[in-house]
Amino acid sequence: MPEERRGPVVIERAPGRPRSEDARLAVLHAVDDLLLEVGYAAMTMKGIAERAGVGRQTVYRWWPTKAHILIEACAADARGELAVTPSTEPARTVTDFLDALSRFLTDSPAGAAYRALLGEAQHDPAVRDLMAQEDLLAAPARVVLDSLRTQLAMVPLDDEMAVAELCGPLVLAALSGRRLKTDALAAHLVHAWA
Amino acid sequence: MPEERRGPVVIERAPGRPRSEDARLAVLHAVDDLLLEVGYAAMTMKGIAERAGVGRQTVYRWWPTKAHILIEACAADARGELAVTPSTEPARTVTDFLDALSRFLTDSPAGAAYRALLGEAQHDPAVRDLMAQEDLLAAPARVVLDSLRTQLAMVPLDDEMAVAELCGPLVLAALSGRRLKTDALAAHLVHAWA
Amino acid sequence: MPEERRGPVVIERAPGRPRSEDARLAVLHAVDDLLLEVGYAAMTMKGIAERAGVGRQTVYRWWPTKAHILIEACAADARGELAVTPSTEPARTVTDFLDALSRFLTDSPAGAAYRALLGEAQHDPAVRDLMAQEDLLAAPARVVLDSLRTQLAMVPLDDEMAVAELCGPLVLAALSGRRLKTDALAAHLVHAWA
Amino acid sequence: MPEERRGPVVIERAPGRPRSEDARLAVLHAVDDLLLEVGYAAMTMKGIAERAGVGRQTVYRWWPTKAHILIEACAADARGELAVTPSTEPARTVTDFLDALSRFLTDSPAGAAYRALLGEAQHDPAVRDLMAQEDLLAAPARVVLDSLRTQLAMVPLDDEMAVAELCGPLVLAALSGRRLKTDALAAHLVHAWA
DNA sequence: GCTTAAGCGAGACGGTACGTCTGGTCTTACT
DNA sequence: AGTAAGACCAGACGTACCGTCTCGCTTAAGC
Repeated sequence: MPEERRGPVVIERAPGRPRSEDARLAVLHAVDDLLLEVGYAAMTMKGIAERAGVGRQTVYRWWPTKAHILIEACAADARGELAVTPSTEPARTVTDFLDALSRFLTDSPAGAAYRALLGEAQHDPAVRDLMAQEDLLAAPARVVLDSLRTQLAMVPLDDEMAVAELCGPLVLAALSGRRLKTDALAAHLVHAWA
Repeated sequence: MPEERRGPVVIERAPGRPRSEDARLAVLHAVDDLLLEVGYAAMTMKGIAERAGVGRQTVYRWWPTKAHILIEACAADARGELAVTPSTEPARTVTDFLDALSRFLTDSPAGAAYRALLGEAQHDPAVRDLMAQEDLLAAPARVVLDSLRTQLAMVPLDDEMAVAELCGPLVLAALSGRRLKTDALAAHLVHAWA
Repeated sequence: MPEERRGPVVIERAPGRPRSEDARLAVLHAVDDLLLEVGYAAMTMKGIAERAGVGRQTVYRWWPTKAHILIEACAADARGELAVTPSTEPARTVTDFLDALSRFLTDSPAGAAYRALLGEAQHDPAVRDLMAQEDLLAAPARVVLDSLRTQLAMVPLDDEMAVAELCGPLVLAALSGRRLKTDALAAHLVHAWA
Repeated sequence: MPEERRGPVVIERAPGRPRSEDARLAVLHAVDDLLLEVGYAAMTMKGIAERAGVGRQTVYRWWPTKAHILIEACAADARGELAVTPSTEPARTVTDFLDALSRFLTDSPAGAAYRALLGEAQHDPAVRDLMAQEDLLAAPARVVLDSLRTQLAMVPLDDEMAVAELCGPLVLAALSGRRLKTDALAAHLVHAWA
């Protein structure tokens, strides 16, 4: 093949100065900070750039929207906070997950971002699509469900419905500024599905 | 003395020209229209005032925020769309309500406003309080629950939890741009609670 | 003629409640006060009405413009401050007048109002007409001129020109925020005219 | 070392995009036009920006006030219109200047702006300072005076007083909407000063 | 002594300019 | 070609004042 003339493994690389990973990280950290300090609504692209010590254009080069930055800044945190190790006791597995979910939604900065993004998604289709393809709740929820299915004789139940039943009540409560008792909720769910 | 005929009720009336109900209604209608035409995000106080043929100050005199106008513009619609007459069959009552809720959240303009407001509440405490005190979902949901309680031997269940379990799954699905099969969901709920 | 049936001198009087002189005076005093406290520019019709404890409409009923109120509020003061009693010494008469004029323009509240009105007249023809017909400087200046003419053999000199030569230098200086030595100026004028 | 070739003059240059001279000129031209079309009073910052096809912020970046724009827009015109070349005949020099001044004050757009600014200066100290430091009348007037002093044995006369005597009468007349016969005025002045 | 009519204080009305802010783009010099 | 900086146009923000209008009340004159 003529490829070998090129020499060994040439990394394809754009001409010009490469994008600065430093700038990208500075932005993500600035967003993290600002989310805590001023909240989602008061966060502006201008403010983010200034806080990060970065040009405004640079922010726009990497992310088209405030929402896109946030989703990237929070996805990792969210996955961490929602990961549960299945217990041998099905009800326990569910309770653990619901506890983690409740803390995430109510207390965690990442959860605050998630709630804000859920709101933003209601009037910005681009955010809605982004949230759908990066569904932060569904993935960890499915881990719980799979664990249950190996231990329980469960009623037929498609994943979408199950995720909604599992996460919906806590999400609605959190959005309304309330908390729920997770053990009672877990009991109901296991009872309904068994 | 004949004074006693008047009774103690003196209607207190502010001095000066009274507020114009016409102007108030014009704004509410303008908001209704704009919600359909341009959506929540693109709706501005300036645009509302212009569309209503009303001074900007007049809008601010009645409502402090876009959210406050919307909540007033939609509350009545919401109550109408979510009212269900309890059936003799408990599962049927639940399904009817879930159907209404699903249509409200997904198809109705009032529902779109509700979703937008839920988002707004996440970064504006004033809106959150307003939503909490005017809870559009809880009231109709409680009608369903009360009906169930007269027909079924239900597990102990506080209202807050019940409302969350009843509405939460559909709300989460709607916020994520999905729909659920309401009959399956109804079956699970009745099963869990009976 | 049948007119005599009406009887002698019938004061024509409009039906309804007569205008309140109290309100009128309250406005004039409010204007006086506000001119000192906040100055001409920061004085608004709304502020005047509130300060006078009077309805906004009442102000507009008596005067069409802020300028009209001011001219009425200051004309009397101005006439008083600019009145000079001719001396037997022509140069003295002129100096006395110029001193009064200088104090009026630079130190007196009425003078500040006059300067402001002179400015307003530049972009409001109504004010210009008002100022022309109520010329506050010309009348006292003419007293000085008439006195001079009886004592001196003066060059032919129409009043308009004389008033301009007499008052113009001080006015220009005052508008520019400067003062002039009035005795030197008086000497020049007497020299020029004799 | 070869550094000395560069010389010590380092042009200090702000970072970022430089201010656009195009925008600045567009504003000045818009102000010129608007002054003729709608006059000083009806000219608004908003209107200027729109007419210039320029952002509102850009206008505020260059000038803090409508008055500042106008003074810059008119200063050049004023200097041109008031420049006189001294004649060999002193009275002629004065008459020429007074003619130019009269035309400027009464007929020229720049003069209209000057009159408006003189008014504005009466209630805005910032404008007063600006007018004082950019005194449009004094500079050309001094040219006339200097010429006279070389040709005539003049009475002792400080510049401030001379400028006031020279320009004051015409200014007062113009502010009151009148004109004066400049030749008579010139005769008086020369007579007074010689 | 009732009616009529205008004036009164108060304050809401539709407009519109204010000066500030952010959004998203563009133009610099530097790396 | 990417970067920090910052100016660019556009337009919404909430406030202030404009001059007008609508309230309920008061004050006169005329019937």
